[in-house]
Amino acid sequence: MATVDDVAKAAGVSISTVSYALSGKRAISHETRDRVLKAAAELNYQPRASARMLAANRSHILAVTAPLHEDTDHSVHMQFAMEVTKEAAELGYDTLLLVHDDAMQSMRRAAATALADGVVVLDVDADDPRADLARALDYPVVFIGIPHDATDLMCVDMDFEQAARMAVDRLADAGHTSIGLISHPRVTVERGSNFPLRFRDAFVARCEERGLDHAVAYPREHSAREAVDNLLSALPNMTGLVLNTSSDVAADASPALAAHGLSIPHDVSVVAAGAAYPTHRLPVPLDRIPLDAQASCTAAVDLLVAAIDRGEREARTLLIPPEYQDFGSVRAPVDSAEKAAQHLV
Amino acid sequence: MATVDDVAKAAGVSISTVSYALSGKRAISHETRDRVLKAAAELNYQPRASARMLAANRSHILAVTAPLHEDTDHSVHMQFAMEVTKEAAELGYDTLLLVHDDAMQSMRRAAATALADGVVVLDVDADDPRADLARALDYPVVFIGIPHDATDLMCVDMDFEQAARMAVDRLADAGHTSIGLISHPRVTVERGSNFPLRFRDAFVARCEERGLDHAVAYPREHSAREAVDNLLSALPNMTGLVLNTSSDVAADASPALAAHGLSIPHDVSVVAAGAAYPTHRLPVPLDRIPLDAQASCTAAVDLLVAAIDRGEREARTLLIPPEYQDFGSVRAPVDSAEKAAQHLV
DNA sequence: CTGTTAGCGCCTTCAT
DNA sequence: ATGAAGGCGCTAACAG
Repeated sequence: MATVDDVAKAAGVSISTVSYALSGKRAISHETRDRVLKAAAELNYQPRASARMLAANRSHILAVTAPLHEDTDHSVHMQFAMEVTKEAAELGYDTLLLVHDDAMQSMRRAAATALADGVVVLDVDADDPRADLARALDYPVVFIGIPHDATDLMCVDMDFEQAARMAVDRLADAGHTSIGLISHPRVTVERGSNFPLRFRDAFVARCEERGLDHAVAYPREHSAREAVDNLLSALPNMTGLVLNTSSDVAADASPALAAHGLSIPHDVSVVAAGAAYPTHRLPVPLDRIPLDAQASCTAAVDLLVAAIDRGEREARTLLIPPEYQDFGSVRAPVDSAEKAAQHLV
Repeated sequence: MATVDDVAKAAGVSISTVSYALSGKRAISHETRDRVLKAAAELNYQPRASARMLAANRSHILAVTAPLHEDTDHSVHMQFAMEVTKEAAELGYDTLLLVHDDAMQSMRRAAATALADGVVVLDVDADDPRADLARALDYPVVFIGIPHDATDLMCVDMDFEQAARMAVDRLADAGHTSIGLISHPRVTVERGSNFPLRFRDAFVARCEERGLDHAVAYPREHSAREAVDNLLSALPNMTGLVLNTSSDVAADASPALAAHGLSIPHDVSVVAAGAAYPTHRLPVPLDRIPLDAQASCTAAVDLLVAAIDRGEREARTLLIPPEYQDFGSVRAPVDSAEKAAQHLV
């Protein structure tokens, strides 16, 4: 374990020269700088993290709090945690996972002990207690997801409202007038998980704006069957279906419709919105408005690091605009096609 | 940000008394100890992590390296990362996620900078370069999974060989003589990912020991269709099926068999082995030999922390014994039942 | 049982 | 452009 002193001796300079040569925080002549770098490389010198933290009062560590509910979708969680870690690494930060039962406690501790320089909050509920904690802490925190009261907070998320409108509009523009939504499981929505609510409410609002028949169903047990049954009994003429749900339920939508003798896109047009999973390799590919973990996480970490490194702490909410991917699962409804044909005749 | 000095003054003692009162590393009279604790609580004192690390030469941080391949199953990954984090928290350690492209580099760095006190290695390949690195590092490392050459390493894993034998035996004992295995995708197996190989080879060996017809198929695109097709053309009389595969493929097994007019368990008996996901809530529940992330991770972290805290660094491989869960998907084959009936007559 | 003190290794201001 | 030196906050000998 080489230290600055070792490098200084080997290079024949003082330790401050070593420090500056490596950090580049002040001008050093090329000669000495090269000498220092060579010595450091030869000794395989790596500054001790703890000493650096203590002296610089900065840990170069970000904490990620991701509380785990029974209904948590691990694969989506992991995607976000990974993307945060990747972008953090890009900017010279390591990432600490805080997944204890007690998210508040561990977040408070990370701040109080200066273990982490900032916190990324995942899986945000509408009424998330971590929002108040963040306000109380005077410490850099960024939310991926938007709590109901986002005052004084830095938040980043996909624009789920816009995604919902986009999905509804796509179906409505194709001529559909009766549209169902398969949302997330009831427990998830009732817990107040923020984006299912935002999506659902925007879906309903848009349908009403455009005068469409609509209904919402909540899947159970990772299956779409019951949700499809419910939608079809509420909307016997349903020809449009929006999925804002998990991977397994989305994959089950086609079989569930088939059980009613309905096929995609012939009888029912489908859009998967806010989908963190691919939909183009399903037996029946589905149009998709992706939930781009990378976009959200990159923006969030950039914001957080700006707050840490440059003190840019102004509150703000950053909405990532959704994007529509066409895989052929939306068509004009058969009825209107027939009507159109009759018109022509 | 209160410091030891603040607490010492408030309690009217010296800083070492504060330190010892809080760490409990030497005897302190009840009176003074209470005084110190009260002062600390009032000032909301939390020792600065960096200072503690530097002085004690211990970070109380574990690193987790989890390289991410395209075929990585995120949800399983996350389960392991979580379980490691939980057990680490239990023992007073935080967990750093190392998911950069360059697993070697970041593992080396965590050790060289003393950022982490030890490393947990996930997603181990048979020929994993991190094995050599671990041997070279003289630093506590534990593998969850078993590389081909485990010399001088600490490894923990479920006993996949035993699980394979258990699955085969269950089917064979029920009277099945023609058994298929759906393994992991070909890329995963060819990369040398350790447990699919261990499972597959043990499956084949056991089938041969018991004189059973057998075949292995590798699923593609998260679907079981092609794999089932292949198995049935290799084994037209297949009545037993072992699944050592991902959640989505396992869920697709029943529909895929149905496409051939086969049902579970009437025509085909099925065992899902090494399954990190539940199988009893599938439309057709499946017998299961669970892959218990918690068991492996708890054992691994305990081992690692023993190595760090008590210097117990002897190499060893810990195999977690599998356990069979019966959900009714294994029955005697129809043929042999008929034959048995004829016998009786 | 308690206090004093010497580092842990690095960063950074001040001096040159 | 470089050196010298004072902390950062805590732990753990070493002394009583």
